[in-house]
Amino acid sequence: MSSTVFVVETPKSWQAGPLNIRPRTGPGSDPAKAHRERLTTDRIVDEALEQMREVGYDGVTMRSIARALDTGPASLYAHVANREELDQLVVDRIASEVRIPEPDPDRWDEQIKEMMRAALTTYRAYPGAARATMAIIPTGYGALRNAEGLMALCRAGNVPDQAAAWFGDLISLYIGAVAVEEAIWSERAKVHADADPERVVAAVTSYFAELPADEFPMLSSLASVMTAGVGDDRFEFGLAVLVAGLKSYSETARVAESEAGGR
Amino acid sequence: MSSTVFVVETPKSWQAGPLNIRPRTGPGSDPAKAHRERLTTDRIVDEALEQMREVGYDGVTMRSIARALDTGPASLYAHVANREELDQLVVDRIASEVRIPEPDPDRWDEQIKEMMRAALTTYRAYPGAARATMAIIPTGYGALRNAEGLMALCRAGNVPDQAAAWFGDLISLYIGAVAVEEAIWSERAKVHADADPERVVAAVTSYFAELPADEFPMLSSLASVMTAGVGDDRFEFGLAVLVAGLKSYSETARVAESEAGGR
DNA sequence: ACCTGAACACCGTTCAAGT
DNA sequence: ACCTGAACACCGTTCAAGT
Repeated sequence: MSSTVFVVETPKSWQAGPLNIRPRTGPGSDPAKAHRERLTTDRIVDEALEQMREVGYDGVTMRSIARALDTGPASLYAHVANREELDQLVVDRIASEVRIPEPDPDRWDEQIKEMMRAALTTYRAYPGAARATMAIIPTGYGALRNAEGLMALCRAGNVPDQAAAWFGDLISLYIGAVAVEEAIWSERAKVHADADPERVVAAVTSYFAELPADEFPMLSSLASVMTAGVGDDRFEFGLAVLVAGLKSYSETARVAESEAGGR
Repeated sequence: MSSTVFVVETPKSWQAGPLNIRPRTGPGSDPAKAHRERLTTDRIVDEALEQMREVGYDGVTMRSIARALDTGPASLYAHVANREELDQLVVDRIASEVRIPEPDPDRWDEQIKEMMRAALTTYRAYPGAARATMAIIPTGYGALRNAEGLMALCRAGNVPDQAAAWFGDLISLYIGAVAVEEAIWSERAKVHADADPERVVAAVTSYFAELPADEFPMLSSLASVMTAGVGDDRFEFGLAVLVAGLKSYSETARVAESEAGGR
């Protein structure tokens, strides 16, 4: 019966608003002297997010956050139950950044794409945060807000409620996965300093090209096709496929179709 | 120039074949006396996979694998470069389990779905292995084999090569994400012993139902719709959307469409 | 109520030394 | 070439004690 199963528990950061990264120094002009700012859940989430941007998911630890906040790791546990809850809060902060459009029946499909682009953009600003999505089930305020917004857009497009609900799940999984994949590449680029994106793509392309042609006839002959569109083209294709697939569930499409078939 | 950037390096387990989990005891009848079997990359991967099934991704460590193999953690590093490479090998073993159908132009779309169902089924057999996918870019033999097979199916469906290539990326991200999400639920079910799936769904449903109706009119009124289809219905919907979206790129569909429009 | 130091029970990885 | 013990530099989390 207890709702702790879902680790939702309406966190205090619900009212948090925009990402609002504050400067690291204390309130006074002498940061060494000024007694440290009081610890809050928000400050912990801010710091986690900031570090995920700088060093990726694996680089952020309870201890690294505590260090930056000039305290010990144990102190964090007064505001955050554990690492999993912190991941929840981080993901929810990112979800909260996505602007939710007023549904317009004439361009509901394009509005869905806009929401998705906005979500990916925010993830891109904080590589590393994406991995946090994969460690939790997003059920915080921001995630619910987005789900509500998406449902409303789908209804504007005459998509049946069940399809809309499942579509929300589908698309948020897709965006999370894309963000994680991009984060892996960007972390790898940091390690291998020689890896400017262009060179990497070229190298992967020739890796495909050199696969044994008898076993991999398509991959080897289509090497450049396989690695094309690392940037937005690939993602735009994904959006297009998903939204096109969703439209096949739209009631208006169904009606038009059955009319065409019926005569 | 060095291909180490991609951590592919044609692992010895290429020929590995089926999952082939062997019994834990040594070759002799007295496991304590029999000198330990020689360590191999395959045995390490087997053990990692087995543990991922039993205890999930986080429970599997270099040390836990070494312990089960009756040796110290340092010994593993003679056969596996690091944890990331091990994850690569684990994922690739799973990818290798997927049967690749002979393309049939009459049911290429259904064949794609069959491949995807098979992939998810294998992930489900090893919850935890899914999280490994999210830590790497799959480029091993098994993953390439699947990509090649998918490209062939797409060609049988007259899907342009570029669309096919991107679709392969899209669908493998989706399946990985679904598998990860399912693994999270199943791990959570293990911790909260009270959580048989039915109760959990009921609890989540009432969580949605009790959301403030003014802020979440759709989520609160559609609670049971939001949580419906936790099993295969949801996944089948995803497959249907993706394949329907893909078909809108098929040349034959395009021709039929332009013919209909052109007259 | 919030914060702290110190400790517990772990990690991945390296490295000199053995066979 | 393969394996080992011991060590290094970390983890998340707990807990009694302080304010």
